Amino acid sequence: MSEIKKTLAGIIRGCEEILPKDDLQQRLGEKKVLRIKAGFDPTAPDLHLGHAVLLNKLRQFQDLGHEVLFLIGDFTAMIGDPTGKSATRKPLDRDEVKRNAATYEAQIYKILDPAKTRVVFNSHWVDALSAADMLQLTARYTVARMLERDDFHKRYTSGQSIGIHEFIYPLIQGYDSVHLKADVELGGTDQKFNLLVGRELQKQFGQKSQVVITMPILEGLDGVQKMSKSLGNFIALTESAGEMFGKLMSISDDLMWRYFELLSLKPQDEIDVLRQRVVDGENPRDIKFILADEIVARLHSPELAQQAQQAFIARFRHGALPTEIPELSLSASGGRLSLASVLKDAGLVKSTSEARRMVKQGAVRVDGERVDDFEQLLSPGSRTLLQVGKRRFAHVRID
RNA sequence: GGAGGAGUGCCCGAGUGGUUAAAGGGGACGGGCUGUAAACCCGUUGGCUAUGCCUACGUUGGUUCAAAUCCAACCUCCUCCA
Repeated sequence: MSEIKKTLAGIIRGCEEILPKDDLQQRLGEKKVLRIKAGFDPTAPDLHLGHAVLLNKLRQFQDLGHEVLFLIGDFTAMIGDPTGKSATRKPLDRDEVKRNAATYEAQIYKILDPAKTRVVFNSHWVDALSAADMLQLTARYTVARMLERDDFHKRYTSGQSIGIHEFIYPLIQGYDSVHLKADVELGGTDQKFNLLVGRELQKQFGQKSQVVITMPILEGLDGVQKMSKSLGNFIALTESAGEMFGKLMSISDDLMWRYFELLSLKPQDEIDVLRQRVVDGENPRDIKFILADEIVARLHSPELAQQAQQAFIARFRHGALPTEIPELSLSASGGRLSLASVLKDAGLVKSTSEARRMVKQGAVRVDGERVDDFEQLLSPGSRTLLQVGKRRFAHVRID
């Protein structure tokens, strides 16, 4: 296998689609630094493992010597992106966008090589467009072609609303590629349409069309829906090693293979070996340790990954308490406090009603003992270990 | 601008005057079983100073002993016509 073929194979691994593949091969063969673009909406402060799929691929390009243009869609984020039937999402203001963008920069270097990364904001050039420029841009595309996009089509035919600005969105994203003269643009499969608009616009502006690479969408911890902040099924890049490890261990065995495929940097044949070990009867849990260890090691450090694994085993196999239990003190100004209100004030439950329910369901332990009376009083001066369910712990001292 | 339809809890969705804190499903959470996996079984799923009180069915106001249900205005969305 020639050098270039080998390089190409490495790039292809884990990708959903590369359009057109020949073009990519040719550009990789030109021995010049390619401009690899990927855009992110700073709509939330945290990046998660779903983003890591894309970042890993970008990193791969960097390791081949290419330059990554990490585009923060601060302009597009402010347009807002009303999805489905839910009420119009409130557009983010500039400050919020700026704050989120700043946290992105801190997070992406857990994976990307700073020396080969250029962070750019699309407001820099989109703000400069006049109304006339914008009109010209919109004239380059038709409503019918917009409705080719699957989600637009679905919403249109099922009678859900589509804002005009949502049509502008792909156009701006495509224009970004024109402005940056991107050679390659990466995105999730859901971005395919937008990425192709970039190709089209570049052609119209007399440029060579970018190669489009789509990456599979990573399922969240539930294994069904895509990983996203709003669904709460995510692992953030900034999470502690312990939490990250635990969350990875909680995914289903089926999902584990998906995570191996999309998040692990192990070569495919190594993953196949792991699969075979499970087929041969090894406990999938132990294979999951390998996955969790690799990811935590990369995002934190090998040492922390080892510690996380030890803590995990101690805790769940030997029933030890978690290593970090929040410590807090409450004041009982009027004397003693009822268990229900302490649980609420300690943040272990959202309301006293929930506290009562939890106690009724046998979820609450005080100093390790299951309790069934939510009105029981806790006396001042005592330091009590409270537990709700398997995961929520707190040491509470009442003054 | 005209005609018609719709807005219910985290989501979907039933409910057209009173046993409705609102069926059913999904999700989530808790318990059991486990490997903090899946599957499965059981339960919970508005709040509170708690056997009672308060708040909730787009918004506001009205009819009524009683409204998610009836009336009026308004807001939002959708469809068709222009």
